Amino acid sequence: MVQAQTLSRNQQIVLDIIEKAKGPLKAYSILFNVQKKGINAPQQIYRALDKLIEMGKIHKIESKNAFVACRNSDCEISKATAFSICESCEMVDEISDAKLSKYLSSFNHKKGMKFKRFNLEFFGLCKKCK
Amino acid sequence: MVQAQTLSRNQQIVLDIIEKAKGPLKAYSILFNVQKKGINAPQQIYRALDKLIEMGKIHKIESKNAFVACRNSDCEISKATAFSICESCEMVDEISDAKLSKYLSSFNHKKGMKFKRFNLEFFGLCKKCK
DNA sequence: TAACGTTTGTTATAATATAACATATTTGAG
DNA sequence: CTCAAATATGTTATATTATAACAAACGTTA
Ligand SMILES: [Zn+2]
Ligand SMILES: [Zn+2]
Ligand SMILES: [Zn+2]
Ligand SMILES: [Zn+2]
Repeated sequence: MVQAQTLSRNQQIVLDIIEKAKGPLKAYSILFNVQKKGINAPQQIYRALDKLIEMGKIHKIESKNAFVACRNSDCEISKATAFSICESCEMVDEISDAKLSKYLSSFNHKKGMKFKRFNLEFFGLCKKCK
Repeated sequence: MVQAQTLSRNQQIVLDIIEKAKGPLKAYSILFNVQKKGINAPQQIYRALDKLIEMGKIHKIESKNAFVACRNSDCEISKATAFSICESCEMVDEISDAKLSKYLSSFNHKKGMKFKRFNLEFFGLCKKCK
């Protein structure tokens, strides 16, 4: 079972950094940023990241191997994620669109596979970079 | 401009391996499989992979850091990809669904971003593993 | 308190990917 | 054809991302 609310020390430290960041953060960049707080090893970062993902507090942007805070309170614990990603400035924005989410959650593959989860990444140029 | 048809030697070798495979292949597993053909270094694999992706001959499964052959002749040069992925047996199947593709290709983000490309990964259990 | 699950700390290593540079091959404009 | 440009190759080294394995501490709660 996944913790409901309380975060452990390291989990809180990692989450704080990710939430404060303006864009996606990479694991080792998080590591370098928390060495002053006594976290020294990648394992400590990756363990915190894993738990935070399970809890739906953060998401991994697979195409970038980077992590963002969930800005979407009704995001169903990372079961249905969608992002828009700027190919120029690296900006990532979590898409919260009920229709899209419903459409994809009820999508059924012809070959009889029932999906439990999806992740969708859109790429383009953001307003600034256009 | 991207090559239309002809593949270079290394590109052909790498593509052959990926097309023959039953599931997604990782870069280093490709490397180990082609060392008898005189390819010795990761660079040679990654360069071939990059070109094959540009050409739309293969796709990268981002959540697995692995590569599959495109089975979808009308797949618009990797601009609109969707996959179903079994969480148990690792099977990957490229989804070719005109409606889904159209729906996502015409999806417009509220925040004014126009998308050039998307990648969608569905996760679940395939028929065998269910 | 005793037992259990979870978190932490730590060292080492595995797996994935790119940099940089030299050479070779292919292609196409003139 | 010929030379220049673009593309592809070979090679060594290194950067980046992620996990294994083990020991110790902490926080339940029965
Ligand atoms: Zn979310
Ligand atoms: Zn941008
Ligand atoms: Zn395809
Ligand atoms: Zn399966």
